[in-house]
Amino acid sequence: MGDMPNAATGPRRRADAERSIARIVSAARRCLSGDPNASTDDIAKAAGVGRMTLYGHFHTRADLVEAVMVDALRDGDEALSAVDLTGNAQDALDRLLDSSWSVMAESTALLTAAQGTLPAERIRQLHAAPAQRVEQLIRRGRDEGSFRTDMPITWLVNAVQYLLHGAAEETRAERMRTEEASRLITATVRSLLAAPPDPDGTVR
Amino acid sequence: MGDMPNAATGPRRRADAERSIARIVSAARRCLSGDPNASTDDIAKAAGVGRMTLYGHFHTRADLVEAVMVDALRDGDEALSAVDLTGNAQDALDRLLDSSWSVMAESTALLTAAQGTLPAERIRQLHAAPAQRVEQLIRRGRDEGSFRTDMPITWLVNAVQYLLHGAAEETRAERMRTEEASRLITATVRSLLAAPPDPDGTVR
DNA sequence: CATAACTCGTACATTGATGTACGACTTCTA
DNA sequence: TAGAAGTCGTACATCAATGTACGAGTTATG
Repeated sequence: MGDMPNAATGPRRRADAERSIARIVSAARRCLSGDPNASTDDIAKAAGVGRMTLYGHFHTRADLVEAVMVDALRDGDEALSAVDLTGNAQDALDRLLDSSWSVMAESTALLTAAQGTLPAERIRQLHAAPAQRVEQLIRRGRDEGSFRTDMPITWLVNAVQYLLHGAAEETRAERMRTEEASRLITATVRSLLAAPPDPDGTVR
Repeated sequence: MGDMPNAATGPRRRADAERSIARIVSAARRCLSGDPNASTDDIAKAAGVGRMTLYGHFHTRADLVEAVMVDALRDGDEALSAVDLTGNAQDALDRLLDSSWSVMAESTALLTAAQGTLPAERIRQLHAAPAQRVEQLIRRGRDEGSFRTDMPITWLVNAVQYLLHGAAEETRAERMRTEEASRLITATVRSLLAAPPDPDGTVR
């Protein structure tokens, strides 16, 4: 499963094809971000390419969705890797959220598309890298004593993710402006992760 | 749209039919909670009823989904209405979450089913009642001074909802046990809504 | 008990998307 | 510039689900 579009595969592809693939993936990303159920036909059209060309590169729709997810998450992880995570963990987190926010916001629909076609486990794998970054930061914040320690990290990471997702959804539905969402998300996550101010005995 | 299965409609239906409808809705609820894409055929079978009978009562699949949502949300709201919301808002909230948690947990898939078939606006309407309850409680907590006031209530309500959704998802995927989820959810929401302990000037 | 309401099987029309087959035409690339 | 690689249209084969049509058999209910 998944033949040609692997970066690791020998580059026995014509420059031509390379370009087509890029256009297709990018178009797919656009389409699926708008409508999780966009058909291969829609996507091909949006890419300015025949449907057959598309199937020449991606044997199945799932293959395509997977490629798109990989692409989007690579972008995301790239954006995250550019964030300065040194210094005060609280502030670092703010910066991190600011960056992930935009990527996240435009990929909500994409995610649900993936959930419809890819096995849940695969999706998890793909998210591993970015999740890792968040997790590490939280861990550091804990060591610094500025983040709470009374809940498993896994849950905290997930909670942050779900909140981001929610904010993205609200934005998409135009019940919130993007700037407002950004503000609320950081404030919310901040108080979610903050060490409880109440050190009365519950040190466990 | 939506003919027969209205409680308000004159009861010109045979007891027989009434029973069938009940069985169908209940079966649909079970099926859709397991698989958001369950077909009308699956549902009819699960209800121990012919597919045609089903279509006799619900002209379209959407009609059925809608009925199921109404049913589930009525149940939910009923459960909530039984919760004692007097006294300390923090504690009341804990109780409220405890109750909504179980309903929520079993209806996650159902929600995504609805999102696939019903217009977003309709879903919102249906959720209005339970959302109202949460909102009122939050409002009271604010007046008491125990809940934060630096974010719009709408956002807080939504945030809580998304967190619940997330916890439900984690449970479904068996990455968390139900009891643990329950504990984490209350703790998380508690610190999300709590008034910031840091009243240094930012009174606005 | 008579009739209207309900059940439900089989069969079919429809729709919408996926994926395949074939073949002619174009464009890289060696 | 020859031939391999890629493009892409038309057409077709599936497939799965939705919803309709017809009609014979059941069962509530007045």
